[in-house]
Amino acid sequence: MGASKSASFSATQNEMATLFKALSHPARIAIVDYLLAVDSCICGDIVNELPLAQPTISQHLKELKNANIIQGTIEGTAICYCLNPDTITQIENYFGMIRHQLKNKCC
Amino acid sequence: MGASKSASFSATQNEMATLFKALSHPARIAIVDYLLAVDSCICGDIVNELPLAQPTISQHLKELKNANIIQGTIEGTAICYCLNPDTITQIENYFGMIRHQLKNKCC
DNA sequence: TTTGTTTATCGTAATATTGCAATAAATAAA
DNA sequence: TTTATTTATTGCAATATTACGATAAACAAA
Repeated sequence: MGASKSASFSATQNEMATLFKALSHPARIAIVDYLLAVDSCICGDIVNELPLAQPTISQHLKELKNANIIQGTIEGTAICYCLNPDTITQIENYFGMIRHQLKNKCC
Repeated sequence: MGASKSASFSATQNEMATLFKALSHPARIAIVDYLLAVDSCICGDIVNELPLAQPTISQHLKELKNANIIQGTIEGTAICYCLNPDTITQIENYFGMIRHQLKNKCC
């Protein structure tokens, strides 16, 4: 084998795993950090900011976009990327659920 | 290439990516869900619960343990696993930081 | 010691991810 | 139209992940 048996798990479990996978690479965390640090929205400045080639950045942006962690708005020839607050809220809620269920259940 | 250039990113960025990578597989999300659902702490019951072989579960538990998302306590011949509240808090704080910085910065 | 129970490790095959050069696609400006 | 500028896609090599059978390790109980 080798592929993950995603069909064996619930839709929610697969959905959360997909969100976390999108955040599971330091370059993609760095992109999130950068989008937070800069006031205005960004496009290819990320290429200048991170030590990765343009196709690699484009690929990481695509993964973040597919997971709905970021959004891209076309502005002329450039594309303006920013975080998607709804997805951030969704992940926050997941940990809120964990926190709520976690009361004195530790060993 | 192929390997991730983790040396190019900050310690915090690598640390968060490692945490999310541990949660990036539906089987590991299912393990977290199961640990939350069961009152008492668990060991090999997870093998009976999930549709994966024992070595595969053991490997997933190892990854969750390496990321400090779960803890294992030896109880006789079995090992009792449970979530690590400190790590849950660490991830919650990360999203709290994002939420705090996200004020009207979207495009 | 021998037996059974529980968990970890090894080895290996299948698949997925990462990174980038080359190139294409899209569009603004000249 | 031609030329820049910006982003996406293709193709490929290097590496990592996933899954499991076989087996080992640890230890309680007989």
